[in-house]
Amino acid sequence: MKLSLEALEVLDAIDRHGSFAAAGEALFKVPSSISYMIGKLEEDLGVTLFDRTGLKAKLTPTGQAVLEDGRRLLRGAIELERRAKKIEAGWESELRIAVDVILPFRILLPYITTFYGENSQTRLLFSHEVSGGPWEALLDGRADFAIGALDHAPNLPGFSSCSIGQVQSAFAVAPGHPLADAVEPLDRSVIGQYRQVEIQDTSRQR
Amino acid sequence: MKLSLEALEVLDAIDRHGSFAAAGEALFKVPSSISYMIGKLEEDLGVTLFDRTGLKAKLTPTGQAVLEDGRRLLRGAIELERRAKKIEAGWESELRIAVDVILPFRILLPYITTFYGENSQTRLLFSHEVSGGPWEALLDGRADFAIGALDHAPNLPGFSSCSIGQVQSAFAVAPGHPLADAVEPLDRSVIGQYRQVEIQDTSRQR
DNA sequence: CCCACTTACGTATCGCGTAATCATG
DNA sequence: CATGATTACGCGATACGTAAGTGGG
Repeated sequence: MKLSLEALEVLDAIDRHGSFAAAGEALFKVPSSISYMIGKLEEDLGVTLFDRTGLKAKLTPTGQAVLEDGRRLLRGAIELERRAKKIEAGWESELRIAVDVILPFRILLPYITTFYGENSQTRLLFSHEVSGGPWEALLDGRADFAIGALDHAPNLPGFSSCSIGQVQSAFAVAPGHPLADAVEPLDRSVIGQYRQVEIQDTSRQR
Repeated sequence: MKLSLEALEVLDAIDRHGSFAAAGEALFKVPSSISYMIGKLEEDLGVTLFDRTGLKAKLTPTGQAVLEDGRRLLRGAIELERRAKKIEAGWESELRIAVDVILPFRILLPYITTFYGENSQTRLLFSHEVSGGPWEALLDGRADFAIGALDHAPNLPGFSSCSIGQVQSAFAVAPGHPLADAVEPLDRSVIGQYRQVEIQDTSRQR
């Protein structure tokens, strides 16, 4: 294994703070140390991560990909630590629940009240997700539990799901939109010919 | 980040070879080095990974969990390296395809022949999966492509899917089985009262 | 009493800091 | 010339090897 999590943390910090120098400051390291780590990482992987022409170093496409994969690895590493301590302690000290924004959150309030009434040991942490978010949260280990995950459940080992109801959606376009005159029922391929915008929670990509 | 991939590799080797000593031999390390690494890992994580009472050290439940999560991380790390080099080179040198065993493989043979006829650069690597395997393979990054993934697709960013057909299944029990006399249609909860055995490809767990 | 793990200790490597150098805008 | 990255070099922590110690079956 020629890859270290520390190097990936450095890479992450560089991207987040915009420069080697700023990353060094954030990590309480001197610039040369950052330069050294990245140089070693590039050597180990046998690829070029930064384009050094210019005042600030800029990520290459390869660097971008390594950064993204690396962040996933780092999240997994943090998750491992968390689970290890959890098992050692023998109980869940917190339960992380991913909720699809399609569900009005107030629906959950009475259940939350009941839960805390019966169990004050475990803290509930809610995250709000859209689209594939709930499943992604489960699979990434960011959540222990999901409510309102749309689509059928992938039959993955370690997960189970059940239906809690149906959601009605209305497909709407402006009167002037070409689809307003299209023959119904609308096929997915027909809709796909026009621009679609998906609202995503951007908190995870800053 | 108090966690190193090297330590996880050591842990993996110990489990695979059965002892600290054997793992050391496999990694070309002396036993004390192995002992040191594990001790440091336990200290870093703040947990106990091995039960030292007895001749050979035995994994604790926590150790077992760290091992499993760690193997996932290691696979991710290898995956990162692979993708980095791939992007650097600028092309896919191989395409890894996960195929559900429910599909007779010979169905794919003509397509494979056609593919190689048009493209001799890219090598096809097939893995055979069952149940949730194809999706797991995609999500773990072990496969670039899946054929015959059952269940509806989780709506995950970065993946898309389409239906290629339907599979008919017949639910069958022995004449003497209690379910043979149950009133139909059988509900999932009724079936769940009896023992079920799922055939899994065990190659990944040795 | 053998085998497996641990501990003690010396050593070499590696990561980091200091400081000087280079490059860019 | 100011800002940011690299290089040279020395120091110290850390991982590993040698060898002795501990303990279970």
